[in-house]
Order: sequence, then structure tokens, then C-alpha cells
Amino acid sequence: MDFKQLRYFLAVVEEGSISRAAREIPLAQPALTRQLRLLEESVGATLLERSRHGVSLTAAGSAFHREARRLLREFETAKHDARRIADGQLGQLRLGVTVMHLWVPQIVRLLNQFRQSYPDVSLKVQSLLSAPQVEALRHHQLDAGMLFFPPQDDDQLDSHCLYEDRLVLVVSKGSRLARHPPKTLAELTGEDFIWFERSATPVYHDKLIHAFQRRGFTPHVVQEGTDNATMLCLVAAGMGCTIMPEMTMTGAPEGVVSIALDDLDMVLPLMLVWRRDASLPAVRRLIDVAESLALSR
Amino acid sequence: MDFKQLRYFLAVVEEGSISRAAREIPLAQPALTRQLRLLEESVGATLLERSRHGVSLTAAGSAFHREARRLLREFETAKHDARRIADGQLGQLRLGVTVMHLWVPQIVRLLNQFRQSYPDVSLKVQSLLSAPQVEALRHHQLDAGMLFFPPQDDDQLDSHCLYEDRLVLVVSKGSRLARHPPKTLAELTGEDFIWFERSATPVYHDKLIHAFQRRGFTPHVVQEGTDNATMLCLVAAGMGCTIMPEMTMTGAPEGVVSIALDDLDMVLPLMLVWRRDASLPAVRRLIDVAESLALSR
DNA sequence: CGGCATCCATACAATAAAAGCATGGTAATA
DNA sequence: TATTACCATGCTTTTATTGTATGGATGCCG
Repeated sequence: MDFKQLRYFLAVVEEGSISRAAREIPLAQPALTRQLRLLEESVGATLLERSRHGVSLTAAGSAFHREARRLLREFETAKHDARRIADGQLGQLRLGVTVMHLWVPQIVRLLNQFRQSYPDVSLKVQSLLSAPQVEALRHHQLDAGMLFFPPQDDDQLDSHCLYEDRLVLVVSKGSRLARHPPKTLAELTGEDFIWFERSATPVYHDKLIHAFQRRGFTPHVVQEGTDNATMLCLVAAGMGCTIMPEMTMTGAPEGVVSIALDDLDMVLPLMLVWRRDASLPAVRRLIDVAESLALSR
Repeated sequence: MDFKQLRYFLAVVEEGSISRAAREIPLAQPALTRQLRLLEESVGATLLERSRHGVSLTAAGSAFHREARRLLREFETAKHDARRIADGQLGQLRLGVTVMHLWVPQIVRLLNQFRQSYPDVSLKVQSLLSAPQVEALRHHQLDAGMLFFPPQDDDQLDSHCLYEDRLVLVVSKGSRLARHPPKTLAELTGEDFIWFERSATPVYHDKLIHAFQRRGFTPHVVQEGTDNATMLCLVAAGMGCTIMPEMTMTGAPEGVVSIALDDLDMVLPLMLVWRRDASLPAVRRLIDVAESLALSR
């Protein structure tokens, strides 16, 4: 049983005649007659009333005709949609983003650009820290993630650097450090620091600590936080100073000031990460948009 | 492009393996591999991710799989429905009935029996006089009709007698005729008659007049009416007497009495009429029900 | 009234499509 | 390292579909 037979049937109904439909298709009339008979046999009902001046629909044929037309239309739609999904133009894309970056203009611009270029791909953005994103990617719960420090040389995951951020010192507006901006880490000896809790982002935390220790500097931590918004508020409240990726300063509260330090040159790459098997074509499109925007500082 | 390919695809998805699906179908594995490839070509997208331990759906394949399953299910439904329509078990039946008979218990019983036996055939009952029903039948605006005096030896229409009614004299309850019931038409000479307007039901009217004249009786008509309910009310109001099919007395108002006359023996057959081509199978079912109930007096 | 054109149906030959068979490559497993 | 299960490919056989020729029936028009 064949879609072809349905198409033949529609043509015959439209023409009101087997012969004329056969000329239109084109097909030899006996072949068409035969296919109609096969269709009727497979349906188990007479669909066409044969007469001298052509054929007309029976009641059953009329109902079947409506259904056949709908089925063919929907089949074409299904094929078209499958093509669009395979091309990354349609579907759903589950994207992980760290809270920290949801506010960053570059990321917002990227997401907006993607939405505009691929309006039929519905972006499901989830705010997750880096490590959970990696896990979710591996378990096919995310299709792409924006995170720091993806696993190196992973056989499943592939990544692309979206943006290379640098770190800045953040102090409260009225503080002594704001009035006399330091130039080096060494000048921060003895200052109170608000620091990321290690458990939240262990890789970031360890890399930062390591970078500082290489400069012979160990911060005096008076408070720990799990997200940058909270931490910036603590800084604004005068609890101490902190180190932040520069990007995240965009949404910072009023009472804080960022200061670039000469020897704080650690590069913090924000990576777009996805499964190497490229299981979801829309991910490729996201990578394309990211590359075309070239968010590099 | 083939429904068969869709079924193959579903089997493969269900089994998660081309080889296993091939064994299930059953089909040689290379044949299945080839049909899948053809399907993918026709869709224009890769639907299955081939690997060592079987196949899995791509994003496009997953969406297409849902659609394919739906399409196949709906195709089966369409076939099934067509069969049921062809068998008269499903669809719509437009039935004409004269107002006069809508109230008659025999007819009500017939319609109820039909509804019960064929609950999926929706009866669209239209109240029409006999002549308009014949016209509507010819123009395919009705599928069947219940009426008096269908055209004889019609090449389009066929008919079946539902019920042979007889005529009765109807008088008002308190009248002289009610107190001293006449036995023959001759006794009605000089009585005031309420009569059917000829234009409403010319055939019935003419036959009735003709039957009376054969008995040498000509009614003295004081009032004409187009429907029996009105006419019975006029009788009840004492305007005169009338002649009615006995059947229609069921719904008659309180103030009337019917009297059988010995020489008023004209038979009034209520006919079920339909197009001979039996274009609508449900009509055959209606005829069956009518015959099985055998409404004959 | 009788050719003529136009339907749809049938029979049979030609062609195209699908299936089967044999085989190969590859990766996981024991 | 041999085995097994998987999918892919080449070739042959079988099946399905189409085309050609033809027939019967009916309506049209000279």
C-alpha cells in the first residue's frame, strides 16, 4: 500500500475521470485503473462509482478522499520538518549557561542573534554551574553549554572558545582601595577577601588559587559565596574585596568599582561545549553564530 | 515512497537494530538496510544513527518517527472508516419525513430502532411534504424520504411500503356526527368539510377527491389547511369535519373523534423512498430496519 | 441510424522495483 | 585471537508496476 496510490486517487478525483487523470500524471490508463482497484481492495470498500462519463466518489470514497489529502499533506510536512531539524533550523536546543553569564551583554547578544537567525529553534536555557553542565551534556540532558574549563581532550565533548575574559579586582566605592587603586597583587596583602566557595566551582576556584600562589600571594578570605551577584553585594556592603571575571561586572550593583591589576593576567576562557557526535544539528548552528559574532574581547 | 517503508522504519526504531527488525518483519537484513536508505533519501535527512550495537534515532528521526506512527495509525483509521461507511455503519443520512408522520409512533419506533442499531450514522431528519422530498431526493439533497405516492416506475427512485394507512372521518367531540356516527360517505352530504389545500399536497388531494367522486360524493369545503395539526384544531373548534389518515390521529387534540366509514376504503401507503443507485449504503440499512420492524398494520 | 469519440476493463508483454543471497568490514566480547 | 553481532555492498532472482493492444458500452453528431 502506497502513497503513490493515494496520489493517483487524488488525481482521479480531481479530474473526475481515470483516463484524464492518467494523461495528467502521466500514466497509462490501465495502470491507473489497476492501481485504483488495488487501493480499493486494500481499503476494503468501493471508493469510486464508475460510469460512462467518468468516475464519481461514493460516500466512503468521499470521506477517504478527505483523509488521503490530509495524510499526504501531513506526510510532506513531516518530511520537511525532518529536513529542517537535520539542518538545525527547527527543534529544541537545551543550553546550559552559568548564572554568572546570563547577564553578560556578549552572551545576551549571542542568544538574541541565534533566536533571530533560527526562530524555529526553541532555546531552553538552563542556568547551571560548569561542572553540572558537563555532566548534563554527557547524559544527553543538555545539548550545549557555556562554561569555564571544560575537560581537556575529552573523547565525547568538543568545545569552542567564545570569549577570553580577564580577572579584575572589585572593591567597594568608598573604600581606601578605591581611592588609591593598587597595581599589583602584592599590594593586597592583608586585605579582606570575599571568595568563591570551592564546592560550587572547584576548577575555577583551584585555578584562581593556583594563579595567585604562583605570584606568591595568598588572599585572606573572610567570607565565601556561591554566586557572583551575592558576592558583589557583599563587596558593596564593605565586607571586603574580591576577584571577578571582568564580564560579570556589567550587572554589578552601584557601590562597587573594578580595578585592573598588572600582574593579574590569568585568562578565563568562556567555552561553548557540546557533544562531539553533533547529535543535535541546531548545536552546529549555535556554534556558527558564535563564530560569526566573534565575541573575542 | 511507501507506507511499507514507514512500517519498516517503525520496526527498526522499536527493535533498535536493523538486523533484529529484519528478523521480526521478516525480511533479509540488506533489503531493510536499503529501504531505510531509500526512506532517508526521500525524506532528505538522516533519520538513524548507525553504530556497532544497532541504530538510534537522530533528532530528525525522532520527530519523523512520531509523525510516521501517527500517519500510519490515521491511515488505518481512514481505511476502517471508509469500510464502515461503505457498509452503512458510519456517516450521515439525510431523511425526509412529512410533518404529519413525525409524531406517528410507528415512525418514531423505526427511527429509534435505526439509531440504536447504527449509532454512528447521524440521522438528519428534515420535515418536508411529499413532493419536495421527491425533488430533494433527485437533487441528492436527501438520501431517503418517507412520503405518500412516490412517482411510479421511476428510473431513479425506488421505494418500499412502510405502512398502509386508511382514512377516517374526524369530527368534533360534541357534534351531532359524534353522537350519531355515520356509516357511509353518503350520510355526510351537506356537512361542512375542512380540506387539505391542493397546492400543499396535490397528489394526495387529487387521489382523495377522485376516490370520493367515485362514490358519488362531493364534499362541501368551508375551509382549507396546509397541515393536519391546524386542520384538526379547526375540527376541534367546530368549524366542520375532515378526512385524515388514521395514523396521524395519535397526536390529535382533545376535542376530536375519529370515525371509520364502511365505504371509505382508500388505502394510503406510506412509502420509504430512495435513489435506486443506492448511493448511500446507510439507506440500505434503513430499509433493512424498516423491513425487520414490519410496520404493516 | 451508424460511424466516431470517449469512457472503463482486461490480457499479456516489458520494465522497474524490491527482496534474497553471499560477502565484507568493524568493533565489542570472551 | 577467535567469535559474534552489527551494518554495508554487489549481484541475482523474484515480485510489482507499467505499457500496449484490445474489447465492450454509451453518448454525440452528421
